[in-house]
Amino acid sequence: MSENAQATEGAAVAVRMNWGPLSSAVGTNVRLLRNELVTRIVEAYAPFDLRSGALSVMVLIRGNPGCSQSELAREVAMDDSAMVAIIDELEQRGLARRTRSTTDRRRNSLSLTPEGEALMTEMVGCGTAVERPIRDELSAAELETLIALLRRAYGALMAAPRDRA
Amino acid sequence: MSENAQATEGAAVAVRMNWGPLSSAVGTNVRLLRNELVTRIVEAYAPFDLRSGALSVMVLIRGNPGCSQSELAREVAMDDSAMVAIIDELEQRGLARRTRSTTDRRRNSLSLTPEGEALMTEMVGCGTAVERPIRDELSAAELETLIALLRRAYGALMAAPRDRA
DNA sequence: TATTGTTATACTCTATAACTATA
DNA sequence: TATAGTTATAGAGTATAACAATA
Repeated sequence: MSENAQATEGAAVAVRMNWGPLSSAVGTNVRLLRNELVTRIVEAYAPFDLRSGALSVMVLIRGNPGCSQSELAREVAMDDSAMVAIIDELEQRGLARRTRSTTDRRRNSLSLTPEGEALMTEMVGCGTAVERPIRDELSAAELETLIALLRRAYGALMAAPRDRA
Repeated sequence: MSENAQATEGAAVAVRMNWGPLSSAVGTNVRLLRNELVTRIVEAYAPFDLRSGALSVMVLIRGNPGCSQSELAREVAMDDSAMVAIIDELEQRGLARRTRSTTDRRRNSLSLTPEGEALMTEMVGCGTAVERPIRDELSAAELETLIALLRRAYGALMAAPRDRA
């Protein structure tokens, strides 16, 4: 069940280097995992030909009907100006719509088209497939624990003031 | 100890949006936490005026004496060409040295200078301070669990083949 | 006066290709 | 033939500033 499972698939994964004092840092371990995930996610989403944040945005529009571009930008921690390009793309592809809000005419009230909903569902499936090895490795309880701890860590960070000088 | 701690520090953190099917995805939660961590890390490291990967590289050189640039690049998942700029900077700042390997004259055998070791230690301290809110929120056992689960998830991903077509 | 959306711009990161010197 | 290091270059992502419309 163990015996060098890495070597079975082409180039053996090199033995990890020594990360010294960073080996038990949250940031290091989160970053390594995130980097490997995005590499695979980018690969999995390549056929859809959408830029990186597009799926998150579609999911958020779907889950928060009528939300604005600023709200989306805040949630995914990107600039308003960067969000414009993503919404442009989604709109041009017929996946989302901008509707002027009647109560606040500055806002674009965003929604998904049926095509957008369908594509979103398909892409979410691809994303889940990428995480498959993780879900195979961890028990259901462990996976739940991991998610819960990640959320608490994130919450703790967000609740803490950002300056320290 | 609770009672709306967010509101104390300027702009209250908005209520999180609904992430729908992505709310329990590993990738989403890892990404949100990682993004907030890097924002704060970049801020904390700004006074040192080194590019983003420099600390990781210093720590790895320190923990793996005589390692090569390629080995470092593989470990942090960046291109060899990108590593050149980092090592250039560290060398010009007197924080690291390149020494031609005698056994394989293609390799640069890397090492930290005493100045590099000192700066590394100082920066590691700053990085730890950034994670402080997390370590305050989680018990020692929970922190240990989080790190262990992140490592297992990463290991599972690395052991899995990357193509799937 | 502040906020939403927008454009333009610059800057950083990353990715690719080509080259050299070694192996 | 393959690998380590290097350079140059192009692309994507991100950040900043300015602006118009609206609150």
